[in-house]
Amino acid sequence: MPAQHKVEASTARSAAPSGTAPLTERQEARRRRILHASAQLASRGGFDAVQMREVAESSQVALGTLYRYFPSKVHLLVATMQDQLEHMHGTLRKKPPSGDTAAQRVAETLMRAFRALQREPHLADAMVRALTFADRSVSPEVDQVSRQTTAIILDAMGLADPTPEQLSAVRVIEHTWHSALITWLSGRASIAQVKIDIETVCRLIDLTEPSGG
Amino acid sequence: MPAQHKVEASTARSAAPSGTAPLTERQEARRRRILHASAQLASRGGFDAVQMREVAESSQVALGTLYRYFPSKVHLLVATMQDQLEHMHGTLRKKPPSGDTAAQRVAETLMRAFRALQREPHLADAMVRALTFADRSVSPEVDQVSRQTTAIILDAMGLADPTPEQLSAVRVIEHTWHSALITWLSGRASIAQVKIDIETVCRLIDLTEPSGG
DNA sequence: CGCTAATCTAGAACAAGTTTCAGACTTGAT
DNA sequence: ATCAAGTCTGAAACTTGTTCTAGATTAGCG
Repeated sequence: MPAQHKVEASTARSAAPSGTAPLTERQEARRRRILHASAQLASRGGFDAVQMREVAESSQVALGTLYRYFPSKVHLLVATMQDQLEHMHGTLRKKPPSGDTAAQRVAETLMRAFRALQREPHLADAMVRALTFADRSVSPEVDQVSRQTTAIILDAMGLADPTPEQLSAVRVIEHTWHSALITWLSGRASIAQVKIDIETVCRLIDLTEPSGG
Repeated sequence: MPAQHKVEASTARSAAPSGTAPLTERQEARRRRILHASAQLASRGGFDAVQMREVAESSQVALGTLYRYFPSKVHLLVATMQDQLEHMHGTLRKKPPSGDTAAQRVAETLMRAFRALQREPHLADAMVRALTFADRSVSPEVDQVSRQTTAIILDAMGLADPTPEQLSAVRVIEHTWHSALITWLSGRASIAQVKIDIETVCRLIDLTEPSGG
């Protein structure tokens, strides 16, 4: 993997919805085309099928421009994940989980998300592999994904003001979620096993919040 | 990432200690030189510093030969991890953990392993990134690493005949371990946080084995 | 409108993982 | 010792991520 991005602090006004300069309409459109092409290519063939030249061509943008918007393939795929996660959070919100305990609701939500990913396993593969392969230069973006995931889980718990203990449990759940996903994607675990492991880890929630609150 | 290994079933008699044809002495020596060079290069610069041409040169082997022994960079690094894990299991065995409960012993063991990895963070980076980036073609090797890790954890629990519930807890602990490691390696979590998360997830053990057995 | 800085494009060039090939070397069996 | 099959070597070629450059376009501004 030839990789030595020098992310210049000044020149690179990337394209994140926060912090960096606002985009013109055409730029916003380009960004959207790129993300769309990325997701589309990922949906066939997964990580390997997302080839930068193809993404550029599909989205009608020069290669150099693609790299101006997303400084590496990993950045691109992590951004794709942010995009999809946002979408998913919206979807999940519409049908809140029905379980009685927080643990049940979280497990239910995660399995629902899991089944959504199952529908596009190649896309899931590309995004998750990029996420765990990301090095320090992608930390802010990966962090953003992590925050989004945390939000989804806290939502499911129905919790606005978690204790540090609960936050640790949530982090552990996220760890398990990612890692179990990878294990499933590379064919080393069945869906049944993933389900069991998710349910197992969710029991941690009950340990920190025995009666609600 | 240029990657499309066609692992031919017949020609590739790789170099795993199991299954595949036994190696001659010189072959064993080559294999060892390669793994050594790999670990050495990884110890400086991490994943990116392990360049196949350099590994080949360092280990006095032609590039084609390197690829005959390890069909991809990821295979090589996962094998390197197997190697290091074996070593570590030996080391850990010599000083069994001292905690009273199984959970404490597992947490103690994992943190000990963690501190060992801290001493060579680049090496850890290379190995763990390879592990989570591995696709289906590396499944057998990754599975082997997973079994080895499981063995270490069960050892720490002092358990010979785990129940399915306990196995699930162990898997969740492994998930957490890998993912927390990555998070730390990419600078998104402190060691203190890792410690807390490890301790948190280890509480699952007590849930499955309340009094010891 | 006309200027200037920033952005975009096309395309070449470079880096590192992977594959291929012809020829030299080993090994194992006879 | 000799032959066939399998291995190893060195070097070139190929692929795909990434960088670079020169010129065209666009955006904001007077």
